[in-house]
Amino acid sequence: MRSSIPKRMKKQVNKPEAQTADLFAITELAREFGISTRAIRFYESKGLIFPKRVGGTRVFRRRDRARLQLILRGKRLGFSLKDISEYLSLYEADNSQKAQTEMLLEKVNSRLDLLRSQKKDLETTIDELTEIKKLADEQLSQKSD
Amino acid sequence: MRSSIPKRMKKQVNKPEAQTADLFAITELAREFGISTRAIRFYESKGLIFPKRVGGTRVFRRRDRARLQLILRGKRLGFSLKDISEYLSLYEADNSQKAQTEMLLEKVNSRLDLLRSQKKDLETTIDELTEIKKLADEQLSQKSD
DNA sequence: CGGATGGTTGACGTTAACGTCAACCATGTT
DNA sequence: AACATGGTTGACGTTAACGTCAACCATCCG
Repeated sequence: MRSSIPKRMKKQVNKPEAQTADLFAITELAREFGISTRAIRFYESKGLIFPKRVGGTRVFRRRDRARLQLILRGKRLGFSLKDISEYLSLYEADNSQKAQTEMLLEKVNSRLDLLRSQKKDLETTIDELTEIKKLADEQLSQKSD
Repeated sequence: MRSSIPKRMKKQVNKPEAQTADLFAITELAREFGISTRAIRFYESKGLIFPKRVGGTRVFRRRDRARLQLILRGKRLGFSLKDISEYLSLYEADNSQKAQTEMLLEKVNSRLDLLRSQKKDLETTIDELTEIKKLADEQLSQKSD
């Protein structure tokens, strides 16, 4: 932190970030979401996201960023990238043809079934842990003060 | 299906299964839960279960079976075996000493936080899919009959 | 001009969670 | 006695989801 040289007011010449707030670099997103750039590239290689390219460089728009968020949420829920890929496709469905819409509806329904049963599992797990917590709490308040 | 030979009433001589309904063989459990025996042995090798041994053969009691169920539920929720291992330890806690109970309580609480945030994620996912479903439903009922 | 910075594509390494043999043993049935 | 059945322990193979590293390119900056 040398402060002898006359500072030209924070320098701030050409920071590549925060240009438009509509476009993002790969490292920006990586930092924002706490993942590696490698992971992001990997998701692209698996067809989960398709950012624009400027020259060779990836440029992420808001929708690319949004998809990335969906991916990470899916991961937190324990889904595989393959699962997540199918899940993402439900968001960009083609409603122009009846058959397509019916297909979509079926997929959405079966996915909802899965999620609801997962929710059941989650709730009973929470209940059980809450019970354990209760017992521990009692144990502490009862015996020694 | 040769039925010419006199059948001795279903044979039923010495089926090793369903002896006590309190003890189970590895293949029984594997079939019951739709997993492989290899998986079960793997869980044991990782210290998640410890069935008794009769000679070399594994014998599962009801509590071993119960633990196995907990493991599988954990897997459905997307947890790693390591996570599940820690989770299982919460069930067999030692409440004899205050310090131990306090430790347990902290672990239970942080685990509960995690589960609750996962539940949030799950609910918003369900909501979003429900919305998609609604749109698809409307699309179908509206246009073509 | 010479770094420093940030991006790129391979390509190989790694960890988790098993699958898949092979080789073996014990027991009951034919 | 011979075999079918069900169990055991290695040991190696496999897939997913990245980590890590090398070699390279473009740009900015003092």
